[in-house]
Amino acid sequence: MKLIHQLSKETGIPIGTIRFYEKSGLFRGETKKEVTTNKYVYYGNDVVEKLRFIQMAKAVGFTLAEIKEVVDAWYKKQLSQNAKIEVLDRKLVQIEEKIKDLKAVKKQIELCKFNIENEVS
Amino acid sequence: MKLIHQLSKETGIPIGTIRFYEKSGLFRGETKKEVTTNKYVYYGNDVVEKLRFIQMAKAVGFTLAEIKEVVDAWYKKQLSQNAKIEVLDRKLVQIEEKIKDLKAVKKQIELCKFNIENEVS
DNA sequence: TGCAACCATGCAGTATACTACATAGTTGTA
DNA sequence: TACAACTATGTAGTATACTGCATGGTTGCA
Repeated sequence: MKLIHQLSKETGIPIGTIRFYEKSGLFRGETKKEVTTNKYVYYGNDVVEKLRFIQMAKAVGFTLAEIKEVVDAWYKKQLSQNAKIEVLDRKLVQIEEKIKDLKAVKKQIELCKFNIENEVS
Repeated sequence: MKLIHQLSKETGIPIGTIRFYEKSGLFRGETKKEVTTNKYVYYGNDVVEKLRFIQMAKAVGFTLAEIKEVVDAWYKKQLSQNAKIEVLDRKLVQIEEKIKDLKAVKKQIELCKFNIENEVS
């Protein structure tokens, strides 16, 4: 169990951003009820895992709202099994599209590079 | 050569967004000098190609600034050959990272789905 | 010639995702 | 006990990427 400063150092995500994500409902830390002198929030390795997932998902163009859907399917008890599977299947379709787009972008850049290299200057 | 309305229909990108991209320097259309009664701007198939590239690059998490770098290497004469190659190589590295991230996100979602399917409810 | 459907410019407003700052309280070490 | 380094809360500001609106001009067809 770590405090926010250590969580930030471990993940490379600024404290402000972590707080913003927590407020957005992407995860939550826990306060120790036995401690009454402060309201310090502790985070487990599940949060580290979630933050890494958020980082990667953001890097490939998912919005926080889309990431929240996955995270909710991941650990929210309120959703039915079917609803969760449905969300995840939709994300997997989106991922296949992104893989296609990424390959097309790569091809285009490689072609562009080839043209530049074989140009008469 | 098409006007903005047709370009929008062909690409599915709203007119306002196309104008925003053009103002951002991602491409430019051309006015016909022989016409003096209006300032209508015409777009060729190169712009269609660029817009499709922009759509895909955006879908995989590239910002417009990053896309502009590629587009500038693509058709700007001001940049030296070496500068262009350097930009493109950096983008190819970024793409490899994104492919890795995308695969990791996919794996995580598949694992999550597996856990839900094999849970005792 | 009237009129719908298009064109351009400019500027204000919105959504998303942070980022910074002010304020105030807590903890650990010298 | 002083003080650095952390903690929390709240609010305002910023960057990016649109999105809509007002205004005014042009084109093509009945």
